[in-house]
Amino acid sequence: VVASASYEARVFGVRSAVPSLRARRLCPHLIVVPPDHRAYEAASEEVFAIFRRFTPLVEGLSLDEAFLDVSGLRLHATSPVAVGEDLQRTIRTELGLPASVGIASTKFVAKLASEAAKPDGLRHVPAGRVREFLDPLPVSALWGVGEATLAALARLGIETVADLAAQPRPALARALGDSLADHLSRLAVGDDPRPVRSDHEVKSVSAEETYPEDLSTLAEVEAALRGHADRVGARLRRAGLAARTVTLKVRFSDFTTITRSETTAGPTDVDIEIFDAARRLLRRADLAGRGVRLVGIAASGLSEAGAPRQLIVGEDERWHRLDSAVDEIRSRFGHDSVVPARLNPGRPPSGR
DNA sequence: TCTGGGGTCCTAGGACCC
DNA sequence: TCTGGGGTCCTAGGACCC
Repeated sequence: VVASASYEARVFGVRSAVPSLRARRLCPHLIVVPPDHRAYEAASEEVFAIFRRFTPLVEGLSLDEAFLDVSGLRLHATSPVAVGEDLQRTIRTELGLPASVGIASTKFVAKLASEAAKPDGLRHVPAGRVREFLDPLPVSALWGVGEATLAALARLGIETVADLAAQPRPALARALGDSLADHLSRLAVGDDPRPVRSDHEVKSVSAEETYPEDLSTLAEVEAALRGHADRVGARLRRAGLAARTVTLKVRFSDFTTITRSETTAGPTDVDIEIFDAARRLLRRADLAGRGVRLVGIAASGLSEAGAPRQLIVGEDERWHRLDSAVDEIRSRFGHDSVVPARLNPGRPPSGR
């Protein structure tokens, strides 16, 4: 599916999440470029480094978006707009990248302002003009209103943010539940008390893959899981984290998706332990001969790997040392320089 | 038109504890 | 034989975001 579309392609209806077949039908002369995540990450780091030159209060939202709390700069800068322009100019001259800037007194209005500023613009919504800015927007513009919520709101005849602001609370709560109703009716009038948080912690690490052909045997599924367990384990170790909970995700050919999870006393960052947990969960999942389109592994319940950990009976420290050695070899000779026996096509799939 | 991969947050039920 | 109230943790699923 399309991860991102240029403005030229968007004219044809090609945008994020559109399946590539459909995208080519919509725009036969479409130019498709495979993603290059390393390049994006490298660029992201440079942009974020510039952000932090402006303020330490940077809350990353994704690779290419962040909230900056610049209220502390008030004494030094002539205006919020001047800060935004300076930021935009710095990114352009130092990195050659365009950036859109939204300025407001709350996070979600700033986010919407930056949407309105795209591409490569700047939009300031002063505190006194927030309602004026929000009212005509479609409710789908609000952060947190997706397909399901949009449909529920449409049933109440709510289309714009102004409609939402005018809606009596009880009816909204019946349709959406107390929590979401409360949240959205606050946003509708520009009320968003959430501060910019720079202390973000990673909550989970996962790896999954959708296969072009359904996996049909247990051996195939296990081989896929071995690869995922390796990736999750390596990323945990790189981040210095260990996980207490392992979650298996299976999507069948009819797109139904199940998850099974297991929580243990001792956090782990060991590939083989993550793999063994996933295998136990797989046994519980009961594939019943159904074709498997996707499998994935997620690790959560994270803590610092150096933290005191419960010793498990039968635990073998050598696996941990093995993983560290493999990490080291791969960092020098590439990922494919060492593979688990069961992923080596030249060998029978009996090894671990 | 069949629908990626990496995440976060919420809900609801059940087990368990005091 | 019927059974409180408060709390935490775990599990499964789903909505949503980029």
